[in-house]
Order: sequence, then structure tokens, then C-alpha cells
Amino acid sequence: MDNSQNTEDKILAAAREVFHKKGLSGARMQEIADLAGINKSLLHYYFRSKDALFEKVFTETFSQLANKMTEIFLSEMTLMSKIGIFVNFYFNFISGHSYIVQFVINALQDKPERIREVILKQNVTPEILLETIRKQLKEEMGLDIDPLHIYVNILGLVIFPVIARPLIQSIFAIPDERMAVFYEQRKKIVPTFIENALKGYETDRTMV
Amino acid sequence: MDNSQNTEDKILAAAREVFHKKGLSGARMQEIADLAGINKSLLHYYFRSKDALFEKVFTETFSQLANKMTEIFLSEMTLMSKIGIFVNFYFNFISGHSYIVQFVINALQDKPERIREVILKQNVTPEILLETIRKQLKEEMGLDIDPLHIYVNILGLVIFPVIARPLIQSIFAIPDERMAVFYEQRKKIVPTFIENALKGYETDRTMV
DNA sequence: ATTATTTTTGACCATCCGGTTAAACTATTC
DNA sequence: GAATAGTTTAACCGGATGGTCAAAAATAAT
Repeated sequence: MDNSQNTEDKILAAAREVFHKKGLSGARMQEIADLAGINKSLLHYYFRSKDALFEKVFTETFSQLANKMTEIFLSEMTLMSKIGIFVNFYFNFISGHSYIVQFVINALQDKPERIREVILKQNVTPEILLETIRKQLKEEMGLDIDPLHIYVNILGLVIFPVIARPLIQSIFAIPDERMAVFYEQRKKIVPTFIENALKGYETDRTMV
Repeated sequence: MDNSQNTEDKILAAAREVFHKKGLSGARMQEIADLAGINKSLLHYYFRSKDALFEKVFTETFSQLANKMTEIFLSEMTLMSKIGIFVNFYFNFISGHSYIVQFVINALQDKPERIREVILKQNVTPEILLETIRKQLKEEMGLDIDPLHIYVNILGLVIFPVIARPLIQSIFAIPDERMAVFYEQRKKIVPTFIENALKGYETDRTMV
């Protein structure tokens, strides 16, 4: 047999690609089948329905993303090191998976309940993540700031430029090459920006 | 006649609502017609096709958004005042139009060319916006930083928490009331965060 | 080798959906 | 008030789309 991959994996790979790019309503079962190089009926043979297949892809994708994020922040490092590594890793990762984050956000916008099932299967508790950041803010920088705000700030500075790429690029007429440079610059700029901001709290003493 | 609104406006209002929430492929012409309280054929009578109607809504929405953004940054104020006002305004505006930004991003992700036509109709040149910010960074804070990075930072800190709301809220199990508080807090936190970050550059002298 | 089981296919179905058309209704013009 | 133009509707069309099914092909079990 030339079946280098088994059918189920081929389907999942194709479904991932199509769903990530086009979302649930934009994707076509036929397109997924074609991409996987199989008959459309097989999709229903392995996964009951379009929705079931989508849910599978969503769960998978979300877990992957969540794991990558928490993994770094739960490791043994200073907060600033974590931020540096996270930002760096993320820009690299996402440049090869540009649709992923938006896919997750859209899927959740469309139907927030989707996350329930997934979050339970997850081994990481979000509370632990926040608590870890809170402790590090306090102990390493003497800051009593809500860790959620800081975490959201970090994500915003990293994720927004990626999902808004078409927006930014077209508005400011930036060619692809300069855009690549732009992202490369952000690997340094974002950690510096955050560090400056946090240090500012130290001197200011205007806590939130 | 009881036609409080003319038909065209009723259609546009309905189309806005549906397209904003569900996007092009997720929206149904019948649903728009129902919401507008008219016959489906009328949609085609006033706007040729689904695509034409969508394009109309997109243009309209994008312009509204872009104008709001640039208006503030091109006014006569210190950069920090602009940032404060912008952040404040945006959280207020968006809480009543939560789907808008994501709608624009998705529409552009789906088909980047969409922006071409719109940008030409726009009276604001993006270059002027950046140039204004650059000048203010230099003159008011003595900073030689790429204004695009700063602008993107601001947008990221404001927009990301809004479009990722379902994500954030479900992951961290935040009830609606606490989420409202969260956004209210950000009106202060974000400007402070940015101000600290920028001041950090001043003392650091580690320019980018 | 034969049977039983799993995998794959092509033909098909019902429904959805964007779009068309002709006729009905309304408003305007003369 | 008849003629004309503009607006609205219901019925319909054709193709796309998610999904089914029975039979064929491949694989495994005896």
C-alpha cells in the first residue's frame, strides 16, 4: 500500500487546513475530501458530520495553542525571561500558522460553549497560570498588579499584529519583505516595551 | 405610509447586523430580509448581489472605524492625551459594537483586495497619521521610535481584549459583571502601561 | 479458499441558498 | 383617471451542499 498516512490522519490534516483558513461555514466537505485525496463519503465514515469534524479540529488546535502558551509561563524562569521567550517563540510559530489564532477566536465568537469540553480535557489550570504570574510580579518586581491585565497585554502585543496583518499591511501599504522585518523587530520591541512598562510601575508607585 | 425608514436603510441596517455577526459565508440573504421585514427579492432589487451588499457594508463599516481612529490621532493634543482619549473612547464604542473589529479583520483576511477601493475613498492618509505620531514621539518625549510599532502596540492593547473576549472569559471563567469591570479598568491601565513603556525608553536610551 | 469484517466508492437525495421573473401593488405624471 | 414609472411580492430555478446507502474493493479471520 502506498498509504503513507492512514486515512483518518489524512482527513484531519486536510480538515485542519481548510477549517483554519475558511472557518466552519466557509469550509466545504468536498474541498476537504479533495485535499485529502479521498471520497467525500469517507469523511462521514470517520467523523459523523461536518460539525463533528470541525469540533475535533477545534479541540486539537485549541489544545495545541493553549499548551504552547502555558508551557512557557509555568516553567522555571524569571518573568522577564518567560516573556522574552514567549514573544520570540510565538512570532516564529505563528508565521507558519498564520490562521490559527484567528480560527480559534472566530470559533469561540461563533459558539462560546465550544470551549467548555476542551477546557476540562486540559491539564493546565488557568488559575495556576495567573497565580504564577502574580507571584513573579510581586517577588521579582515588587508589583501588586492584576496578573490578568499583564497577561492580556502580552497577548495583545503579540497576537494582534499577527491577526491584523492584512489590515496593517494594506492600510500602510507595507510590502511582504518589510512586514517580515516588522515582525522580526517586534521580537525585541515587545519584551522591551513590557519591561519598560513594568519598571515604570516600580518607580511610579501608582498601582492599579 | 408607515415606512418610518426607507427600504434601503432598513436593508442596510439588517445586513450590517447579520454580516457583522456571521461574516460573508455565514450570513443568509433570507435572514437579512427577515430582519429587515421585507421580501428577499428586494435585497437584489436594491443591491445586485450578496457580494455587492457585503461590500457596501464592509466599506461603510471600515470607514467608520478608520475615521474614529484617525480623527483622534490627528487632532491637536499631546500624544499621551490622544492615547488616553482613544483608549477611553474605544472601549466605550466597542462595547456596543463588539463584532465590528473582528468583522473587518475577517473580511480582510478573507480577501485583502477589499481594502483597495475603500482606502482610496478615504480622506485620511495613513502616512500622515504615522508622521504625526513620529513627530510627537520626538518632540514631546524625545524618542526616535518607529511610530508604526507604537501605533500597533496601542491597537493591540485595546483591540485584542475585545475580540478575544469569549476566549478570555471562558478560559478564566470570568462572569459578565467582572468582565465589565475588567474593561473599565483597562481604560486606565492601558494608557498608564503605554506611558510607562515610553518613559522607559527615555531613561534607557535603548532605542529601536 | 471461503467467509466475515472493514474500508472505499459512486450514485443519489433532500434541502438550502443565491438569484430570477412575472405579476401585483403603489405612487407619480399628465 | 389613464398611463407610466417605481416598488414589493410570491413562485420558481438551478446549482451547491451536507449527508445517506448499497454495492464494490480491500483486508482480516477461519
